[in-house]
Amino acid sequence: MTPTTPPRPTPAEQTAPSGEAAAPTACPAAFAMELVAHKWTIHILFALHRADAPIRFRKLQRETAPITQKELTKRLRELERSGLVARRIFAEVPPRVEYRLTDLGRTLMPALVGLHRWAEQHGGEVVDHWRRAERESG
Amino acid sequence: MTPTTPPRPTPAEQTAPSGEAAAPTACPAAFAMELVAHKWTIHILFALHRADAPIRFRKLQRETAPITQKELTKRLRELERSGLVARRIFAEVPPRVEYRLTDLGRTLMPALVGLHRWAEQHGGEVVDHWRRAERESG
DNA sequence: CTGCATCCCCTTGGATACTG
DNA sequence: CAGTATCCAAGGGGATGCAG
Repeated sequence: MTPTTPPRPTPAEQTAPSGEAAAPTACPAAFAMELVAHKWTIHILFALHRADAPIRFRKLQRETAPITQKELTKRLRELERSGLVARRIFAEVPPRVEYRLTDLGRTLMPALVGLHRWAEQHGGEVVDHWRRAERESG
Repeated sequence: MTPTTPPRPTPAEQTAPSGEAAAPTACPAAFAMELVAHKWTIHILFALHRADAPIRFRKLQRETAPITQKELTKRLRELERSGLVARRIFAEVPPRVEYRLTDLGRTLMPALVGLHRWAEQHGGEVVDHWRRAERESG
């Protein structure tokens, strides 16, 4: 028997679902930050930035490896919906779909490049600290 | 036929677990990026930046709401281990633990501020695009 | 042949209760 | 007050099937 009466504490009451944000209820800036502060989003945007030209899905996936197609699709939809990325479909055989940064998307790049620079400059220190802590604490 | 033979494709073989990166195998820069490109990490670092002084756990949680204690603890340990955040424990009652940015952590802030500025300047556009797509596609 | 949706499963993150 | 342990829903990875 299942007299369980599932506790069901507070099922679903999030303010900003990171995966599929329904509607930015609060601050737009926070919404934009959440969009960008995602593991794969930055990789994708950088790949598009480096390409500096329309790039096909498959190629994009290789550039952002080891991302999965599922995740890449998801994030591209999200970015497209946010106006940072544009998708162009060619009605031809074999099918071709190209992605590119929009003007709005390009405005993001300086900040992302800054982040990337920091990572390149201080990544070594971070890893060093990490390894040291690993040695000390076990 | 016994369809048993569970497909069992490739159970667990990840290269870079984002949650608890064991050891930065590849590029340190990539490791640092993954560390920063996390939903809560940026919020936490900004809170520490704004405080500009040692801040207690509870206070930090309020500043980074609606983060959970579990997540805050996890990310703080990660940041501490990476050398971006320092933790100081006071052996007193009631217990007190203070967190602060390290010098290394401060080097990150300019880049993060840049990101934040972008979010404040263009967050409106992002939300606008989002809403428009929502209206057009259903 | 390319891109996307679906399935299953494991990991991550949120919420609560409890201990030092 | 700080932190851990536990339960549970959701997110993300892998493989496959399908549509254009």
